[in-house]
Amino acid sequence: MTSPAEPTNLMESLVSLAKRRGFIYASSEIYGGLNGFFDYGPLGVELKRNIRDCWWRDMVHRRDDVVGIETSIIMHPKVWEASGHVAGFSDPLIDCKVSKQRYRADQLFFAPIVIDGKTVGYVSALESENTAGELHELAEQFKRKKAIQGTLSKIVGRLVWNDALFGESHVIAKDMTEAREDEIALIPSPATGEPGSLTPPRAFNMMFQTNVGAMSDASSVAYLRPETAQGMFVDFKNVVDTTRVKLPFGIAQIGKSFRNEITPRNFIFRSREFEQMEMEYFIHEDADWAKVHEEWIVWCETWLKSIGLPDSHLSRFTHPKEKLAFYSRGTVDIMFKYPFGVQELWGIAARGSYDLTQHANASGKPQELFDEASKKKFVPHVIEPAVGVDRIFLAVLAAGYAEEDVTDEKGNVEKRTVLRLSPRLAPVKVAVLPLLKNKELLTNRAKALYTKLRRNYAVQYDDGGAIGKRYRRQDEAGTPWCVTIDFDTIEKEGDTFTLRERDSMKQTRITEAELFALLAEHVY
RNA sequence: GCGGCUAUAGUUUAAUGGUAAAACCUCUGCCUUCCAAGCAGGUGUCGUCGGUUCGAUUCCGACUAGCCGCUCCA
Repeated sequence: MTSPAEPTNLMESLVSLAKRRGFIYASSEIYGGLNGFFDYGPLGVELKRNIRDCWWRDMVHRRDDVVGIETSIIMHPKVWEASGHVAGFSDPLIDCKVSKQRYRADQLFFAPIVIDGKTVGYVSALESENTAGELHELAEQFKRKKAIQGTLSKIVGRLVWNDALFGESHVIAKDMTEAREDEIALIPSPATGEPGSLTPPRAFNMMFQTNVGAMSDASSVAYLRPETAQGMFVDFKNVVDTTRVKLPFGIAQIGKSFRNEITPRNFIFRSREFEQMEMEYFIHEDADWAKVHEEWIVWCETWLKSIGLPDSHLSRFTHPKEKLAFYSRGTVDIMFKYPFGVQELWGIAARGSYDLTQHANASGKPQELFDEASKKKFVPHVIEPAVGVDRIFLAVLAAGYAEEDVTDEKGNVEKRTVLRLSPRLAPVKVAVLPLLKNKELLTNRAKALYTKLRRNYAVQYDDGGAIGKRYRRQDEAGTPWCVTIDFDTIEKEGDTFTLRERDSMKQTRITEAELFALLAEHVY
């Protein structure tokens, strides 16, 4: 009998297992490692490849309406200007030197305290539903505390600002990206209420820069792509002109992307070099985008379950309208319950025609299709499911990892570590084990089966140590089945093997033909 | 990047101002008729660089990396 036991610290166990069994190593480990970069070991590279292959087969091969491409990692710098990444893909940050708090400059608001037309100080507050109101309240407190006589100018938000309405007796709340250097010294930290502890905002563009060509001057600056999506937009016309795609259709790509994250965290969850699987699904400008959006969300959820992620760990997060980028019509994230919390796994965004329009404007090349029905040109709209391979990898490990108490016939309880990976993803599909190492009849038959199986599947042959130990070794690698060549195989009729199933540890007898049928059914 | 904690074998952990120990893993051989058996062997620059000291894995500093917060959203 088996009973699940919750590992005391799942993340530590995962990192340890990943290292021990050769799934994931720290990059450049012998030099002390490099923050935010990882290497995939022999088992890891198989698992990762299987994730990619499953996605590619289901997304591209098994659909009529999606084609694949692979675009370069370094693209023309103007791509990133048009996409908004050069200007917008940065987070200006401000530190409070006293409280050690860190704020995003665009979320921290300030306003001068103006009494009878004279600035006597500043107030600050974090962005909220009523930022201007809070600031005004703070300004009034300041006035009372300092016992200053006079008329306090009302502090209002930029959106309600209108000269005709308010005139000069009001001041506008601004965010810290607009603060002058002399103002920053006078603005109090929201943590302490005292001025003088805030640092100027420091821009932090998350794109890695490099130079193309021999000269490294300003004209040669290029970027490592922070997402693969722009490749699909930039090649949109090429794909339309050279293939027979018809709306609605998608362009898919799997590839590495790079972001100079401020804080890589949680193992491979947020790293600086990562792999994305993105698909841009182009639809008519008049199409029911919300319906297509929902269809893709369901497709993604179904796919995640098909590779073995449990329903119980998946959820949806709909981005609130007011937090969306201005071009976005709606974004839904499929969330996964990681050991460190519920985090985004797959973002499905409805991006309108923003990207194609941006590139049409920046390049001067129209990115339009012709509508036969209305005889009009239009820019297609797009639905974008974007997911990280490494995040799926981690989700699959976290969901599949289990430590069980196994009781043997004598009543002894032992711990068994098992990775319940879907047969679709398992790095090794079958392990072929001769019951004993020193009996040639067994090893010869085992080797023959191994040679036959490995033509089609990733298989391992193992004759080291006792049979039970080999079973457990395969459990940790996530191998769904072991076949053991035993004395019944060579002495009894029928040429049958023992099939040992990973999750239940049950054993049945199976013929070679049945084994291949089993694999064909589950490994697809 | 800022603050707190941390760094000893592949993994998990000991001990120590006088050049390190155990278990597991791994490898070799023997043995082994189904769930980490046994026996005999093999495998180690105490994260890096400096400083204090006769002597540093141990004390100090810097760096690097990890964990936790701020931040982030593939």
